[in-house]
Amino acid sequence: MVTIRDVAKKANVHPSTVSRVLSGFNGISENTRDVVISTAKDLDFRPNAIARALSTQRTNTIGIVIPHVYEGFFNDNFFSQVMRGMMVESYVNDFKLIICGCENYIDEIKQIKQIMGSRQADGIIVMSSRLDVDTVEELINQKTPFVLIGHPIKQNSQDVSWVDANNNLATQQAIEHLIELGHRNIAYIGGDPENMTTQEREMAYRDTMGKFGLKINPKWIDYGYFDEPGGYVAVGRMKDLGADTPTAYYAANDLMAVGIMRALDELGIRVPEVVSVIGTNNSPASAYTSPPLTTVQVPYAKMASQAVKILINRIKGGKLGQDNHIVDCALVIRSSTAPAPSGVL
Amino acid sequence: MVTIRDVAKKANVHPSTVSRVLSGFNGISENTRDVVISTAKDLDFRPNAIARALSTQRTNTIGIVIPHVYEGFFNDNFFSQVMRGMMVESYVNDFKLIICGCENYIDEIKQIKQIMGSRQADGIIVMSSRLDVDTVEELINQKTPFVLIGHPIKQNSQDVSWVDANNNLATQQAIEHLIELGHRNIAYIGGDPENMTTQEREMAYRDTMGKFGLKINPKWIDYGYFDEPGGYVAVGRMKDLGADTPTAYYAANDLMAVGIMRALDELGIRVPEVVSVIGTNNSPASAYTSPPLTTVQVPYAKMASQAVKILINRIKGGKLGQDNHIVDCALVIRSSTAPAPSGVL
DNA sequence: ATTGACAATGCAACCGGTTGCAAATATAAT
DNA sequence: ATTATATTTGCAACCGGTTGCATTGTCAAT
Repeated sequence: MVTIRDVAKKANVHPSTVSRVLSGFNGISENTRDVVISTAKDLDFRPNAIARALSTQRTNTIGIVIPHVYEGFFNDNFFSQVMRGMMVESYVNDFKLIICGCENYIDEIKQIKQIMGSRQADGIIVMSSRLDVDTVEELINQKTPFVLIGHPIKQNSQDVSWVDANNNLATQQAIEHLIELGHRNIAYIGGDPENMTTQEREMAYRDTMGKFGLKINPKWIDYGYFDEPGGYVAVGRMKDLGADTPTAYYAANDLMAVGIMRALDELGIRVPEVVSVIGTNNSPASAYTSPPLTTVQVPYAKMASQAVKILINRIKGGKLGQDNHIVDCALVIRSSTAPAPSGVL
Repeated sequence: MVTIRDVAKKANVHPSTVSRVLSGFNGISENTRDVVISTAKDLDFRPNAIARALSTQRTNTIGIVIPHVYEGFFNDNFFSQVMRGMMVESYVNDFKLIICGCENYIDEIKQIKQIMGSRQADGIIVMSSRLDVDTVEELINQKTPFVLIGHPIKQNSQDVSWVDANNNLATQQAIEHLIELGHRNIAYIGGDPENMTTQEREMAYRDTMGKFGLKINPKWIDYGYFDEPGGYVAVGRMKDLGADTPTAYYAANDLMAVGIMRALDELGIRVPEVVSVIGTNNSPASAYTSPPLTTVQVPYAKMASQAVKILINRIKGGKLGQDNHIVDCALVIRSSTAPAPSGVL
């Protein structure tokens, strides 16, 4: 392996000079600069990023911890899109991503500590906002630069930067769309109940229903854990509520919406003529289900790239303090929603 | 930041002793070991992975380069599943993943060189086997430990380890399934024509058709670039071939199969009563399309984890030389395939 | 010719671990 | 008690860059 000293020797200069030339320091004569650059090229010198990192205390790397045990995590559009956003943005900033898995949300904290403690990353992006584990608190204590995709539980978290979807508005749009279509019995199928997003959307669902003076039957609320079977099962739980049987479902992701449609199909209940369904995430397949799914498009890739941007800024010592972004979602109306049937169910 | 020397000082031993204790060296008295461990714990000492890497020339990290510009790449199940497999396997081996993007397949080589040249990874997993770029040749020249997901173009590549799906058999199963159902006009919609898998499956398609004495109309072969619209468009190109109009389509991924079904639906052609469709990858949504898609399940997660296993073995200097694995795929028969209509189309 | 100011380069320490070898200490053998 | 051997620990160099400070060289001003 060719080192900076090899280059120095061949170019008849001191290693420090080589270092300065290659890191763009401008107090070097044009002559030596040229010599150094050409011999470096000759020798195919590639600076050792590890050595540099040790010396500068900067890795140009962003850490990510992924709960690899939740299979569903990989089935949802969320994962791919977040990965894409992070990758694109870190690429243009010449950062790398370092990724490791974790077995649960406690382990996630352990892994974050491990990555940051061992200085393998300059900062971290955390993509699981949960109620049961206070990752944020831990991160603040670690004095680690970090950005959330999602937002902290405690509203008073100073100095925490995050990027989140406007779940409130998104949910409101979805529910209002259903209400405008004449639906009154609207069910909400969340993901994991400990998940912030699940909670937030549930809240917005309650608010919107309330705003229109619609009473919610508690049985209309269920949690499908972001999985197709979760949606399927939920329908079974609320299909026999008589006059209170839902005529519309709003699901926290498309996979669950698909599960809901499958269950309805098996019951011989037509979508959207009899029951309407709205999903979330605008996953690639959602346009091609039968019927094509009305869904809420959440710009995860954009959110992720924004988060990376903020994080890099923090790492580079740019703008500190809070830097929060709420991005809007868009209701994509397809054919799984239609006016509520006028007669009794 | 607490270093090994801090621990050493507090424990009244030499830094090297601390190092030995913490890296599990067993020539240390039980007494000192206990002291060192407890003071390390007291000080919340976390070894600096960068320093260790510099010293040992081992990062315990695997590199991956992902063509982040191809949006479709993130829409297919392939990406998520490969990521999952790599993550799980590297987790259990206490390896991390370092990921960077690239803008095309030339850039991919550049990025690989960059990661390896700068010693940020001990080895690399390459997941794009292509005809237009000889990544393998480059990697061999770099003397970088690597494993392919896919397989090298040149059959004579010695010492190259890889894991691939049995595309041959998979295709054969799919085509034979269609033939058994009475189909004779079977179309093949590949992905990117420069993609190895596309080529290989095309070959197997031709072979299988030949084996059954079926002549192929050249118009039955098209490339949909793994995207839904690609499948959609392909149908348009072969829908008016008279007696040669396909009664069955075999697509190299599910997204294209969905596109095919959408096109057929728009043409008022019923699936599977009139035309059968087979996809590939058994993506999460494929079970829930309408009709549910018959597809070929390719165990990408398993392949990826196998690849990681082999790579780590190589890195650790275990088994060298070739280490190739071909994993079988399974035809998942759902409802998008049915006997060919007996009459004329 | 001398001094001052500034540009260009070298020197050496440092980042935080690891490891071959030597030294010190403990244990066993004679 | 003495020597041989094994065990435990310390020493110092090393991994490959970076960077504050010192030194040398250059040129202008006095």
